[in-house]
Amino acid sequence: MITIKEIASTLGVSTTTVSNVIHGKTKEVSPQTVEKVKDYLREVHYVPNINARNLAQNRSKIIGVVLMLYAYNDVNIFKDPFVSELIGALESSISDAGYFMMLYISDDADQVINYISTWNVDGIVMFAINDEAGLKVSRHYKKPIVFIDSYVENERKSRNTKAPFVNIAINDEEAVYEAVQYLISRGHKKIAFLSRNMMGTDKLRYRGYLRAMDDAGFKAGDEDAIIARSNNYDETESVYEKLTGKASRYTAVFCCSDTSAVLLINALEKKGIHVPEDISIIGFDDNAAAQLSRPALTTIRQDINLKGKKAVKSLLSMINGTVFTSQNIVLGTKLIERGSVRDI
Amino acid sequence: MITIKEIASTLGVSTTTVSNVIHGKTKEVSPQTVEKVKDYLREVHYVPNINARNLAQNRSKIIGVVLMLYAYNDVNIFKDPFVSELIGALESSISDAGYFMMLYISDDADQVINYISTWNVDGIVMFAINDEAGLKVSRHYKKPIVFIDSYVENERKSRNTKAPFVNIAINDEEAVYEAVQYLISRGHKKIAFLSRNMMGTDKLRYRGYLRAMDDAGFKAGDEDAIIARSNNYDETESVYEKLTGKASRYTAVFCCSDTSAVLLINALEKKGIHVPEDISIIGFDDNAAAQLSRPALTTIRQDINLKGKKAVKSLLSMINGTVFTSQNIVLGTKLIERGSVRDI
DNA sequence: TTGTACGCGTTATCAA
DNA sequence: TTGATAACGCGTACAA
Repeated sequence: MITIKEIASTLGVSTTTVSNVIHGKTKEVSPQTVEKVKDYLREVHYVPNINARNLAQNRSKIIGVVLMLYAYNDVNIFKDPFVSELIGALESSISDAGYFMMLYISDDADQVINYISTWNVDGIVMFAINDEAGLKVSRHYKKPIVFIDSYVENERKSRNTKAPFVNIAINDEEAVYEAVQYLISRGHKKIAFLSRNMMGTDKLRYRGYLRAMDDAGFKAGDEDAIIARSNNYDETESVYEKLTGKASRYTAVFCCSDTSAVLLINALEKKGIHVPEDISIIGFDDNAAAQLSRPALTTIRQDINLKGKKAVKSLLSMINGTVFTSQNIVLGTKLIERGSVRDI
Repeated sequence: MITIKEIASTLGVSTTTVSNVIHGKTKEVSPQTVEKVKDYLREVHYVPNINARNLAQNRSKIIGVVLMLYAYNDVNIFKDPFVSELIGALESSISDAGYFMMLYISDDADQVINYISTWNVDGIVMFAINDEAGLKVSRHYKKPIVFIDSYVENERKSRNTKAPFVNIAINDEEAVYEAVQYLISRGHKKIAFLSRNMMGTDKLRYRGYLRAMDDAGFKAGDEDAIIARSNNYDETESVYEKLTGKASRYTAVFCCSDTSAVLLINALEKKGIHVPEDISIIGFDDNAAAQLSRPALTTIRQDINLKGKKAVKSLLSMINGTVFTSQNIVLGTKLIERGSVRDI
């Protein structure tokens, strides 16, 4: 790797001059030297050493994308289409802005804090399902943070946090409220709620479900109604098989993700229970599987790409000094009617 | 951020001593000082500045994961389950080894070379569908490279390359040969080949298809037989719709991915053409969609997780100085019989 | 056993 | 308009 110092000496100028040319501070340098240096830089394919630059400027040009997931143990989380698509959106926004994306996955707040400070990361995007962990990180990090789908309560945030932050989310509770209302309007009364756990977004969505059922005067399933407690994609099939028994006591099931909806449909079909003839299903996300499922899924669409783009945009404006009072950005959702719900 | 220098001065020792303790070179330090320093390090939560460390040691602890994809323009490549799962496998192997993963996506070899040298990345894993681009990078990079599914021909590689490298792949040609033979053994004679393009693995797979058809004395589709030329996941549906016409002239279709198989099945079903009654379909990968598809997909299973793990393992042993003569590692595949193929 | 001093590549300050 | 020179934080050869 060729260095500024080498260039300076072979060109008979100082490192300062070379550096100035590199950074376009050309009004402080004579046109001839500018040309001379520029030509030579191109000739030798000069590439700055970013470590040295970061050291001198006390920054990193790295945006850390941190995934802190509940019970992340040996599961390939990228099998989750939601996570994958989000990462993809983040990557493109980050590199478009001239930053670099470093991915870090851990469910241990201390490890995350460690990572952040070693690399002197300029900002982080955190996808943290566990509020406590997210809070702990934000207490120890003085630079900008964007949370995605992390429902740390507002007061606690502002009280305990050193850094500016924003939280990007969708109107989870309201979206589910409307979805359940939709089912009710179609004549359903016995409606189940299917989630993978009761943390983060799922908790909020459960509230929406509860409220809709309450408002209609129907009996809601309790927190243990239908939960597919499995983070292992390889054993999901058996998990869902067991759920079919519970599910068939209802006329409709709201599912917290399209993935779980499709898994449930498949398990049901294997037992001869047909969707939507015997039971109606509604999903969440509107990912590729929703369109390809048979029947095609009626589901709630959220714009994952937008989520990622907004996250990076907010982060960058914080990095660039636009002061933020900590805020929540709430994105909309939309019910997409397809073929998995029928009137009864 | 607290520095070694500060620690040294408040403790009344030299930076060397602190550094030695940090690196466990304790036999050169008295037990008391070791304890004193260790305690203090813990107390102040010392975290090394990795930029400074890298600068001093001329390394980075970064493994670059580089995605160079044919016609990558504004497409969220993470929607491809193959890519996502691979990234996930790479991430966990990399962080297990104490390295950090930096993701870089570009189809421009010069940009990639630039990226690699600015960050002084210790090694790269390249998923490059375009041979030329991969070659160009390897010519300019003197550190270890692992290619995944990049079928740069061997001779050219060893002649033009400065760095040690390994290529990790599966027996694409053979796998498809067997799959087509399987279709033939089930009575099929008019068999089509469906791919997204004719680059990289698809090219090899096409060879396997051709050979199997030739050996059986059947007429193969030409290179333009059935190709779903679309990298945009949002317009795929219409692309596949157009393909149904071609496809229905065959009794079986070999598809280069489960994703394309499922898309095709859906498009066919919409036109009232049933799988496997009217036409048999065979996929590739055995991802989640294969099991959930109806009918469940008969497909060729490859172990993506293993691919990722082997890639990182090879890379690390190169980084750690185990000298490699450039080599190919070929992983096996397995035909999984499900319900999308019938006898005729 | 401990400490001094220099180098890593870059940027920034200040003087010439 | 240009150029020394210090500083960033760490590792290490060498000296004490």
